[in-house]
Amino acid sequence: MPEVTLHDRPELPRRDKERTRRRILDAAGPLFAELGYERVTMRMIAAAAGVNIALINRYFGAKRELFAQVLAQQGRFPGVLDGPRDELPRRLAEYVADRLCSGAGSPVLATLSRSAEAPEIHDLIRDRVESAILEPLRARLPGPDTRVRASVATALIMGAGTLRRLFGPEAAGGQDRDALADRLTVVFRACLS
Amino acid sequence: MPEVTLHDRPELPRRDKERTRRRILDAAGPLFAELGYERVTMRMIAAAAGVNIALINRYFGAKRELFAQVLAQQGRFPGVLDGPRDELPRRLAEYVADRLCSGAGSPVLATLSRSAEAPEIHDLIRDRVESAILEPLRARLPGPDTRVRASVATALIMGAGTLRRLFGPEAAGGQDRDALADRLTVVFRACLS
DNA sequence: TTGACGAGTAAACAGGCGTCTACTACTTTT
DNA sequence: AAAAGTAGTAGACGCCTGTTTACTCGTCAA
Repeated sequence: MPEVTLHDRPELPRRDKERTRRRILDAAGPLFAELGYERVTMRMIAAAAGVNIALINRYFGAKRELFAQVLAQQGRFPGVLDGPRDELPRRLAEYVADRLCSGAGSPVLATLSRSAEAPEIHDLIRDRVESAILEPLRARLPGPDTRVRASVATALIMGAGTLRRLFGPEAAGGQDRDALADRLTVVFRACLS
Repeated sequence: MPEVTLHDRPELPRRDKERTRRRILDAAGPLFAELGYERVTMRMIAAAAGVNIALINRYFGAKRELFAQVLAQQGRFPGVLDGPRDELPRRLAEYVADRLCSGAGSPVLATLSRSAEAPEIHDLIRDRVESAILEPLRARLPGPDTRVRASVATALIMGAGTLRRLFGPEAAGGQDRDALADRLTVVFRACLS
């Protein structure tokens, strides 16, 4: 496979610092989400971005820093945390059910879950799980012990991702999305309230 | 660091095929449990076993095969699955609570959970999660949809391990072991019955 | 005592990784 | 038009990985 260079795409402006930076960031995001930090190589990112590999470290310093910036630009999960409080268990249940049935899901969670075992970025992952999942969830809970209840819910959410990756569509155990969501709603209610 | 060899331990019989094999297996088990498949190197295993690195592939063929044999000799989690059926949620809750509070837990689960993202052994992990956790759990559940209910419980169990690894002792959210176990019992009851 | 077998060893193999250096060539300033 | 600055490039760096080859030498049978 020949090296990919910016000059292979002559229709674009050939020297644009900010644009190149964005291309790298945009290429790295989905790769990290799909494969996890360790299984994404600098050469993969360079190829996906259509950029010379040396430019990645030129703009981001190191792989770890690029990953940090990818995390920083990702939001929380949209549409799940926002909405009426009493329907939060239901929304979480539907999110996890979708995840188990179809493998869909926000890139945030995929990135975090798949990269959780890499010691090099342990602190980045921990802080991001805290700020993107645990803390927003906790803030929406009534009553005492909000932290531990949010933790249990978080464990379930992340574990569901692992299970889906292991078993594929069969992770849902043959149930359809709605039945599964009903069942999960009960479970989330049990740990959130 | 000098290469470790069997001859450094002259008190042992110097040429014992079966004994050497066991040494490798016994050294590899805890390493895989603690670090996961990918982060354990052949050289680590050789050093821990006090054995020349070439002997590992001589006796096991490849790293993957060694890992398969480590999995094969590990049991299920002891003391959790066995016992009265109606106390199963309680026992699971106490197991997960211990895991979150003290980081303790059976090497089976640690090995599986920490190695789940390695594509090279994906099938081994899947089959082992199935045979060591999912299926025994399912078999102990009454009523319909046993598979999906066991899956949800499994997701929670594995997710708790991930959370513990990320947050350390703080994963328990400041709650003591018994209070956490009480809370988790409710959750496990919600997904198991 | 001699021969063969095989457990154990040292060293290297090929390939992949993140990173870095020296260079080219385009663009802008003077 | 010449000079300066910088985006982009090619290639190599050192390190680590799992695996393999060629060899030594202890052990046991004839």
